Amino acid sequence: MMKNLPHKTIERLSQYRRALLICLEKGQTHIYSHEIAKIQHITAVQVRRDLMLIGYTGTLRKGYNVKDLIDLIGNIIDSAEGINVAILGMGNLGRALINYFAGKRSQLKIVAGFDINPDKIGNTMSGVPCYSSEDMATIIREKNIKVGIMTVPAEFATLTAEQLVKAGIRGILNYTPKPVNVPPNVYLEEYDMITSLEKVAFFVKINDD
Amino acid sequence: MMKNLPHKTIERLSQYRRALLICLEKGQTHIYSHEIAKIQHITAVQVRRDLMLIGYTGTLRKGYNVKDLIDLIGNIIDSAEGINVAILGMGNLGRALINYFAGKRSQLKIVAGFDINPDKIGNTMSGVPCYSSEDMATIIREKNIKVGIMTVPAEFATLTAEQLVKAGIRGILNYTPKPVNVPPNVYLEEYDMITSLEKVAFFVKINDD
DNA sequence: ATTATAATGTTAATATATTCACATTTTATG
DNA sequence: CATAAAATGTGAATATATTAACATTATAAT
Repeated sequence: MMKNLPHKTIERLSQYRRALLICLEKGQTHIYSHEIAKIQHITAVQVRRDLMLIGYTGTLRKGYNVKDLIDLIGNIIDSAEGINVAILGMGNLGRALINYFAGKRSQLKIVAGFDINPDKIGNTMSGVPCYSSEDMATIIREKNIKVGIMTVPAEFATLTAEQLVKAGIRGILNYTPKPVNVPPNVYLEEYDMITSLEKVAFFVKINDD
Repeated sequence: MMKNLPHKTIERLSQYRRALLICLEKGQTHIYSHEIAKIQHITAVQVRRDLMLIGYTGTLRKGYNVKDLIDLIGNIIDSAEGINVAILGMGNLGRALINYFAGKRSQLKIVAGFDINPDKIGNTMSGVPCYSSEDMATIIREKNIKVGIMTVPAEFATLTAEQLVKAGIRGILNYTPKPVNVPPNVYLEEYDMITSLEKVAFFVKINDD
């Protein structure tokens, strides 16, 4: 069910939910498609189309019920049991991610960090224990970790991905600038910050002419 | 010239170049479309199509000249004078980005960081001086900074974007989870790490069934 | 020399994503 | 009570992105 949602819709649903949670905190009970759209810099039609795809129906003239919509999005993108996540590489980027998540209750839990630096191993950072990379396979199985976020230096990317795959990881989010290869049963998402910056620079350049 | 390249092509060109630079270091002089494709997890046709769009022609049977292609991609996506970049928020994420770029010579230069923490202001991190956010407008003009990377906490996102716009920034890369608004003459790219993680988790979930 | 192979370049086809256009309907207003 | 306004939901149209199919050709092998 809901397996055929476009990738872009999945991303937007996640973002809608985040915006909706803020609205909920403010006590707002209903919201219009064009309000959501404005926040996300997209069109109202796009929002309505996405909601149509997940089968949510708003009330004419009042818009969408904030709470109901949050719940429905949760039903679709969250998994009931929750998913445990590991950070590979407890450098600046790894710690930044941990802090992003710290406090935010969510069905996604960062339950372990890994590093090769002996000074870090054994410590806890923002509530996340740091283990030796050598123990990766053991800990990943013990703690039922399904997703790994790679924040290691580029030169360790290939090795780390291999270790994760061997340990039975189900999804990898690769933040190193080095693309990695995984078998088809592992979902891989790669994001490259340098590329994003070069893209911004490119559009700045061509806007100048 | 080359203004009509698809966004996705721009991103891939940046990635091709990075892969090509590694090949060049290894002493490889030529490369086939399917080799580039394999590295980037895409098809060879996609690579050839992108290169067609930028008007690059390989040699049949030998493939593409690594050095020439690097230069051509540079001509297209780089700007001749170079572009100065600032990091807004010298926390973990900001420092991670600085370290990513440290050493890599590039036409993109991170020339300033900004923060509100007095302990950081006045210091230099990996060669990047940290200034007070209050001096943002002055420094941005003085140093001819065109692009800002936002790595501040979400609650400062709106304010920081406003300050950047007022200071005359031309492009913003927003890494906070809070979408911001900018006038149409400022290029805005937003990336949300939580969304990416939720997306990975979603596809892990649906692959489990 | 001829032939087979394996690469590029590109048109056409397809797939994915977004937007337009509008029927429908609730609510507010005169 | 009739009308106008403003919202949703969605089929159709368009735009963007990817892939298929194949003509072309340099090179290597026989």
